[in-house]
Amino acid sequence: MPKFKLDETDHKILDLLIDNTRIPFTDIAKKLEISAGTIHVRVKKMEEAGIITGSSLQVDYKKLGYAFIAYVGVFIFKTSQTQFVLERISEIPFVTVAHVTTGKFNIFCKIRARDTAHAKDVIYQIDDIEGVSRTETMISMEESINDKKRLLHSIFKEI
Amino acid sequence: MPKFKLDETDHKILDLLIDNTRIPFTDIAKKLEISAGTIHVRVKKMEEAGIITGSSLQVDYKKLGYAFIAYVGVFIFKTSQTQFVLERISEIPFVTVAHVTTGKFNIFCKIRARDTAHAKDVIYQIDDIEGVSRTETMISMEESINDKKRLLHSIFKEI
DNA sequence: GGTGAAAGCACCGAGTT
DNA sequence: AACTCGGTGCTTTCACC
Repeated sequence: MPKFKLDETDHKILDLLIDNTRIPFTDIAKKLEISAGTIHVRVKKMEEAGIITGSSLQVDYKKLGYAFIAYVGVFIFKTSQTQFVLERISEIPFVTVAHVTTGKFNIFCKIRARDTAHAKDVIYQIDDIEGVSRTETMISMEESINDKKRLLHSIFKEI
Repeated sequence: MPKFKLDETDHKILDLLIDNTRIPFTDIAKKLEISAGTIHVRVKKMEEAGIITGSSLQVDYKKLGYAFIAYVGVFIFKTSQTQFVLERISEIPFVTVAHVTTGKFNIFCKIRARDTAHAKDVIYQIDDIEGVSRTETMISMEESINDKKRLLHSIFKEI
């Protein structure tokens, strides 16, 4: 893997864009005291290198009536069925992420739902998949940080 | 909580913006066959209503050398210490999310690291927090979907 | 790799229906 | 609510350093 080399200026650009993709390049240019054209070229390069893969809107799902978050650990009868089950789980609406994991569970996923009744429906769909022996649910009662900016800072301190 | 009412047009706008925040409003306008000014007004309203809370850049952390993802379940001696431990965990670099949960664990978090050695450092920092009795780590070996667009579609089908 | 200017667009508020 | 329109400001390219 040919690692793309980012310099201090790229770090600063990413830092400004990471939690506000709509900040004008002219504003970034003023802050970094370089020209807007340069910002444009550098961002484009980072996109081409695959460092920047896209942008996404942050939506408040609570406001849409979807305040419920849970993590579901999935046990599978035979590990050879893992891939099959992973694909089925990934197709279920309201499952937002799924991982094959080492440790307690074979598969581990996150769900977002309206309420407990709705979550139950989703979990039952997981339980119903062929090859799943049982599931274990952890309901999120409080979410703390979820800060991309901080992660990026930690990474930039190291590289 | 006064729920904000989104109509079909708002759905379509969010659908286009959710995975491309830099799409010009004029492009959205063309696709939906309404004026760009209207797109502008509607987006602003959704921002004011707190439905849209911001935007973020998607960065490929693998390309930056941070390919390791694990989930860590945390056991705490006394549940009264939960809040304290949650705050300490949230301060640790490379912990990306933390939840207070029901079920097996008291706290549940996600970490992003360079490799296993680096992850070990992070997990030891969690273990060292006063009040933590032990942790259980699940290493992600494969991540499947993580698709905001799909979640949004599922929600729009219901509301 | 950076600049600065110019052309082309997009944004966004005001006024209108 | 939605439209049009115009001033302002942003993006993007390019010749030049």
